[in-house]
Amino acid sequence: MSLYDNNHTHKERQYPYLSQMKCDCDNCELKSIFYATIKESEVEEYCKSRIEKEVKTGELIISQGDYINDFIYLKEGLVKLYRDTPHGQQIISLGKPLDFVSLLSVFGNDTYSYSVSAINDSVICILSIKEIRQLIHENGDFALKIISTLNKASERILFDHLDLSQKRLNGRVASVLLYFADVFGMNKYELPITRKEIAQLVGMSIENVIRAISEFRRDNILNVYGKRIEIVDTTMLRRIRDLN
Amino acid sequence: MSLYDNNHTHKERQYPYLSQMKCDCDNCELKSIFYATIKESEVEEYCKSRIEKEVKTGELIISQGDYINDFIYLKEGLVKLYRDTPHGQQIISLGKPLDFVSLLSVFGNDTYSYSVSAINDSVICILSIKEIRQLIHENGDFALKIISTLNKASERILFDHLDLSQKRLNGRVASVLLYFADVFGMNKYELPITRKEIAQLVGMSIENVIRAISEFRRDNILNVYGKRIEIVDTTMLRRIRDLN
DNA sequence: ATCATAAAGTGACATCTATCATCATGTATT
DNA sequence: AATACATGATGATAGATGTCACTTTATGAT
Repeated sequence: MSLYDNNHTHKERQYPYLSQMKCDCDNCELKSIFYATIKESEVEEYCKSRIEKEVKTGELIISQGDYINDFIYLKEGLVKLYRDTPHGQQIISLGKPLDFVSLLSVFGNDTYSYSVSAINDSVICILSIKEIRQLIHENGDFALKIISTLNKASERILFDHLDLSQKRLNGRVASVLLYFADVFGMNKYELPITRKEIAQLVGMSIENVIRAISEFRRDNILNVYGKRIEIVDTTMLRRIRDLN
Repeated sequence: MSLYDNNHTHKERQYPYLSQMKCDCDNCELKSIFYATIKESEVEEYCKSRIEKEVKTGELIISQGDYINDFIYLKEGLVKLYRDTPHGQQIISLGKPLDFVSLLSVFGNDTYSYSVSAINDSVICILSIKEIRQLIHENGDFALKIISTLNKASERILFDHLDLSQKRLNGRVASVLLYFADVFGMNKYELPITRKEIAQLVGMSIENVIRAISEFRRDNILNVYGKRIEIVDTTMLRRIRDLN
């Protein structure tokens, strides 16, 4: 039923280091930074040293406290960045394909201050943080590009939180539902996270998140069959997001 | 009564370009980055091109939408970073001496996505963003240091918001009061912001912020005479911050 | 298929917060 | 001194959210 292969039959090849692969992501921002700033021969080199790894749904990619050795980039799938608090998990942000997973203080700290795990089966690109630091050190153009990209991503996360904090329950839940419609490019999709995770993302209780979704269903804004979501009245849902 | 000279008698010298001054801030992080990464003769050069400017209480330093031409650093005083929203001003963070004022997307956008104004009379150091970009471009050590510093500062702001969002009214207000005790290094201080600004900072209504302070006063946690605050029971206030 | 467990859903109620109205105080201006 | 205006303060009330209890449904493991 699920689009994703959740069985673990190939656990024995859990680390498929496919280093023979090319950097073949058409829209990879990192690749475009490489191509814009360093020689093509060198790009090839970095492509080779890059590791591509498959991670299964639920698998931990980064654990809070881990030493930062890698610079990680999401090629396919969906991940969540979160931290453990006395009140349970707090989701900092969701990462969609072509987002940096290594964010915030990758260049400012020795250890990660947050965890990352796969929401869907995903493919991540792993580069050595040392090599990236070396590149920043040696190549000014690359340094400027990467600092710009990271800055923008951090600001996006912060401002999303500032926006959310001004909304009430319904507006927050509407934001999440519309976010996924945007990620998938469709108004009908399989919700990749649980109600609990939505709650952890928007900072409300599980029960109230469920109530909000139920209310949208009753008001014919959504069709809901478990995780299957269809946004029927996008205009109204946007209005709720923007006004609540 | 106020510690600060609020009259505007010397408006005619509103831009005291004191370029003859040395970089004399003992703890200036930017200066220490300079000294750690570039030649001393060059440091002198940057010191000279630097502009030191006095800003009065309430004065706007950066306005949302302004083109980013400067890299700004707070030498003395206190500033607030905020943005205008349909719900009024939302304070993003407070900047204390030796904090960067230019944050977030200084290297990622053409224009500022937030405003900055002086809470107290302040002194800011202004460097050309072009020169800083040039330095990043030419000097790998400098690039790595500055990216690390900016990353850490951005993470601090984001995590402060994540922390606050998990607290209730009293915990949020306690956080602010303890923050200022930390900034001033004293349990007795003149609150530099209004109750309204505390509300805009912690995302609660003015009335409830006032009520929280009144409650702390009634419970003998604070002495309050208008803006004059004395934290009597630091332990209890910390407990409220950490548990609420 | 069966079981255990997590997730989804709902109602009742307690708690927290926003809003409105009102008043007091302080500050700046004339 | 008189005025206007922002700030500070408090009570009453409505509205929003959290918590608890419980049921149903879905999911995964045996």
